[in-house]
Amino acid sequence: VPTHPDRPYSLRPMTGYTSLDDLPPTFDPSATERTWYDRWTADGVFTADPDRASSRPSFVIVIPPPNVTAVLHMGHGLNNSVQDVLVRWRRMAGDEALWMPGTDHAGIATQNVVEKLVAREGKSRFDLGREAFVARTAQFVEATGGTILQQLKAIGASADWTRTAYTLSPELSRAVREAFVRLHDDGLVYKGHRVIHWCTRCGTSLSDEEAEFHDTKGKLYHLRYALADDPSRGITVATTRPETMLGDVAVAVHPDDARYRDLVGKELLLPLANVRIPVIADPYTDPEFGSGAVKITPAHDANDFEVGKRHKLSMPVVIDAEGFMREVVDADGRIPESLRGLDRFDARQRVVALLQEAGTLQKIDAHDHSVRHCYRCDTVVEPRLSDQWFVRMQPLAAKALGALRGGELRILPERWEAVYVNWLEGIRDWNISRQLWWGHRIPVWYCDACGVEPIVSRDDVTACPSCAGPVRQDDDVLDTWFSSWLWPFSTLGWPDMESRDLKAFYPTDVLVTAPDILFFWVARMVMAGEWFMQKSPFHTVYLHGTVRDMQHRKMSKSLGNGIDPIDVVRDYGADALRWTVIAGLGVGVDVMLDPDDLDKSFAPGRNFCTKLWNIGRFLLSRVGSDPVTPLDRVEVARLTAADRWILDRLDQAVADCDAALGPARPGGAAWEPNDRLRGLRLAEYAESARRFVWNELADWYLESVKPRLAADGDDREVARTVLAHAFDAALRLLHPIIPFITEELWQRVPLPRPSSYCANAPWPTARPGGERLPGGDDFEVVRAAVTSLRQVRSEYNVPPGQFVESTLVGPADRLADFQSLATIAGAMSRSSMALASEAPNGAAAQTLLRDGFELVVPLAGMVDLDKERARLQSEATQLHTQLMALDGRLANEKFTAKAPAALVQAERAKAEEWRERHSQLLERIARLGS
RNA sequence: GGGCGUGUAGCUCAGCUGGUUAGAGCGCUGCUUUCACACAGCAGAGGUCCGGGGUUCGAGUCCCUGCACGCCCACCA
Repeated sequence: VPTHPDRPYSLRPMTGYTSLDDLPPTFDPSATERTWYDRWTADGVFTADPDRASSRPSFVIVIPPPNVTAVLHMGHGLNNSVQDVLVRWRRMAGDEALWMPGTDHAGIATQNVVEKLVAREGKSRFDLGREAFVARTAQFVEATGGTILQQLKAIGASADWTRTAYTLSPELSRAVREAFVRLHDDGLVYKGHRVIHWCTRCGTSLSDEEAEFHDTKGKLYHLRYALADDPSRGITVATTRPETMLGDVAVAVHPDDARYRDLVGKELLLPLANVRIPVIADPYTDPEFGSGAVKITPAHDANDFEVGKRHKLSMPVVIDAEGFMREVVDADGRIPESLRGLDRFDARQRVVALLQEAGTLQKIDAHDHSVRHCYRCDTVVEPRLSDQWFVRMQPLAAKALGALRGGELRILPERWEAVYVNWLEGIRDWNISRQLWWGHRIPVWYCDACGVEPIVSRDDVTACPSCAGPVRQDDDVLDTWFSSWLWPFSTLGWPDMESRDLKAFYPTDVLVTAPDILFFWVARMVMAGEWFMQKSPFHTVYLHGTVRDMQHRKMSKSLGNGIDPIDVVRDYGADALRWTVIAGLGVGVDVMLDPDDLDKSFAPGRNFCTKLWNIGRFLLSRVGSDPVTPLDRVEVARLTAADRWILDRLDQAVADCDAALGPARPGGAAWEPNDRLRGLRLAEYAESARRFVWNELADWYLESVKPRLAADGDDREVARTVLAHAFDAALRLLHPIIPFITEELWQRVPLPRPSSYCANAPWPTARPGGERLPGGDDFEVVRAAVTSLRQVRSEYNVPPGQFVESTLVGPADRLADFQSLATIAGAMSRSSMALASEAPNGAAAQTLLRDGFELVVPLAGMVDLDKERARLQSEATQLHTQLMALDGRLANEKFTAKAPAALVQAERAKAEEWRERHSQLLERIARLGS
């Protein structure tokens, strides 16, 4: 039997031992998972070598770096299981596989955690001072950080830990500075003065993406501002935030709005503040909304800011950085004494009360709108006028769009491509400065003495290049995502273009993540990759679903509906966890798990692992520990029909798994349209492998082979070979999903081993040529016979212990081929199965099988003729109906003319087969009558 | 307001360019503790493929429409 020529076996000494007693009835993950993981890592199985990548393809995945303070949750469990499946698959398939692990310093998130710790000591970060606080944070990260990486090991993640990266490491910090300086040189980094999103709790600005919308039931307050010189006239404006009225500098109406035309240019008296503000005309105003007049507060609303700029209005700031009413800039005594120092929401109540007293408040409507909240602490975001660093995004976005449109990049599931395009087309500049302490400090220095342009530098600046005077560095740090977007190449050594890793492993291959960071991270990585490396950082983005509970709610700490993957690993094993999420993972579909019933949630994984274990336990005990003859040394002629059948099924399973998983990469620089949507169907791959090992190998082949294994002789050796070969291949197919149990079993298969571990054994390949072994189909007759005999037994309630006689009736010239098959079928159905070319006389249950075979079960004294007649009649009727429909179709000239010839051919053959079968059924019914 | 998606077995979902008698897991019913496995085996029940229209020789699959859900984006005063 030819095996794949590229995969010669090298004989290695067997270390396995096998008897049923050696292996307990259920797999004990805790006893073995840790051992195998340690051995894999100790032997460098996960360590990639850039030199080897010159002689074979590389396959690289960079981990979405979890926050350094994170602990593993099911989302990580799912995300990393997917990545590990892909990396293990490609490693076995012969690629130089690298899974780059690491963590993110997570600016705001980590700073918040440490601030809370400090707060417990009754202090704020300002009490400690910047240097001490940063040191404290670094120390905290040092002591507690990276827990999640240890937890990833517990679920079997085959990352290359020798390369573990960290966004705040010196190496990656260097990359961050390089990127900032280069973008500045390219004219894409600039300092802007505008209204940005401000979190009053975190004390920092936020990007658009970090200020999340939440639908809120709010109120719309209608205020009447009277004309300064004629209080009998006025304009009504509507606002959801009355406290900002103190910062109003104008009221805007639409230029074409006839209602207000005569008021434009006149002045209104702003209540409470008692300042005069003009009525202006600006097309920003929507005449249809509210009264058609809008109050303009340039310092506290991004749109109003634009209006203010157009009309050169002043921009008084009346709310401070902590969210309290305070005159910050240009307010000139606008804030009444009674409001000063109030929290913005308390001030809202007070302002409303004051306006009501003043008769200015006309009405309050309920109003549903979306309000931005800080994505880290959920505080309502305050629009705030300030100076921030921005990245001009349009040129970068154009490149990222080009990568997708040119086919260099694909996103699965495909529908996310539209979302990606939509965002990039409407891109806005990215605010990258944060008023935090934990992060990469902005590499910009100022000289207060001579006032030269800000100095942007890769290296620390200690003296002014112009006047040699002292300089001070910008106080702000960069957005966390400004380091993350460099991750696919900063982790490989960039900006050192001669780095071996960078040369060998960039671009990477697949990026695996959830859709919620498509904008935060994925799209920006594409931009950075295209801009700095002139190549998309990966060719495939695989977006998987979210882990949810039974009410479809996202699992979260606050809802208390989470599942701790470590609990699952402890109770059921990492393999059960991995199998459950992978086998249940439709592309882009959410995974539902019940946090209140882990037994049920993880039953698919647990059950399958136990089943596989028992298949292995039994199979290995029967095969024994003596070395098995490799399959390529067995003559084809010695293979039985069952052997041929299972080897064909194995080829099919390998082909199915390959089709579900691949292609691993595009054929050229871009995806071919035909390949673009293919591959990464992990659930389908899992199902193909499961079906082979459980429903084909265990349920049928293993059952059929029991008698052969019990007898001594040459045929026993053939059966051992086929069993060992099929099981070995099955274990390899399954290994990427369930690495531990497959390794444990694979080590005991008494075949010559091509590698130390299943983890780096070659991926199975179908026998070359793709042709099927002759005679493999004969076993299908056995399957049909056994199934039908079991049906008869079940239908007639034949006790399990009762032996049944049966006859397999078939074409005379084929009976010889079925001698041993009939024995097998009998053994599998607790019956004797005689062979005959004519059905014996007498009452019997009869079932038509396939290929002209028929099963006859006399069941002396038990057969109910009426029942049998009804059974056959019902089958005949059903068949007849279908046959009529099929004949109708074949008689339709349009069908025969338009349908593909192969289909018409197949349908004709099917019709003939059905017609034959139908007439046979009628014949049997007639014979029953006699 | 703009864009996208979903609706198939009791539940969660497959069904890839329209073409066998629409599948899987879990759950359910009956039988079996038979010498690998009851986390199992065997047999079985269960589907108007959301409703309506259309295109086609042929529709779960394509188009239109209605209903019901969901997601993303947005300068919702």
